[in-house]
Amino acid sequence: MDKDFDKYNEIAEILKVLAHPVRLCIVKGLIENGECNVTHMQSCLDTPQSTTSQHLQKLRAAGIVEGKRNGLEINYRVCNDKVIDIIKTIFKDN
Amino acid sequence: MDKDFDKYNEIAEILKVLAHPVRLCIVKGLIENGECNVTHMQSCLDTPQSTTSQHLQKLRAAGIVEGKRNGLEINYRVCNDKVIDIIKTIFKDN
DNA sequence: CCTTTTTTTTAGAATTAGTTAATATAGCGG
DNA sequence: CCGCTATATTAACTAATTCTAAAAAAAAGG
Repeated sequence: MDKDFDKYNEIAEILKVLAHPVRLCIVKGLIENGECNVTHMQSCLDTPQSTTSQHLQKLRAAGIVEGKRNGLEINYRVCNDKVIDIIKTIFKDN
Repeated sequence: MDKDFDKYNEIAEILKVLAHPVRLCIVKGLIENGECNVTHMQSCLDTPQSTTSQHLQKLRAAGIVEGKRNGLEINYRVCNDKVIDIIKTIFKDN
């Protein structure tokens, strides 16, 4: 029954990354408002810049967001359709 | 923008509990096959009894599953519609 | 090349989560 | 009441996460 063990692991990894209030807020915000740079995110998040950046790194490493540099800024967006689907389900009736 | 801070926390708590391969397997199995007792779960899970029981306790504490005693056994089932919805979305196309 | 701005990386402390063996509890059949 | 089976709880240890401050890197402008 656990030949899907890798599958469970893979999904658990994604969920683990989503399972943090700040990262949830980042991902939900990006889905709803499109691209956003780090400085602007911070103004909504009330965490120090370094903390925000580390959350973004986790999201990047998990293949959930990606950033594109534009001059000094880096604009992030959600690049994972499954995650978009999951987040929409989670926040469906709020 | 973070007057929903409690909401993010609440959802993160649920996701944190789901974000473990063994617990994912338990929840998905319960959703697909209905009720199940602990001994039977273990036979599918390849973890010691105590480990399984502790995962179940986390799921119980989070309001995701509930158990009903039937003689010596305790039969668990998923009692959280939102979680059912999320899990179905996660495993949609597999 | 110096400075400023934006973002990332590193390092360390504090907290939280996961695993396991051992012990406890609950219900049943004699 | 005893022994048996199913499940839960505790205690101890290890591993992983989170947070923050400080330092580094990358791009732009003068």
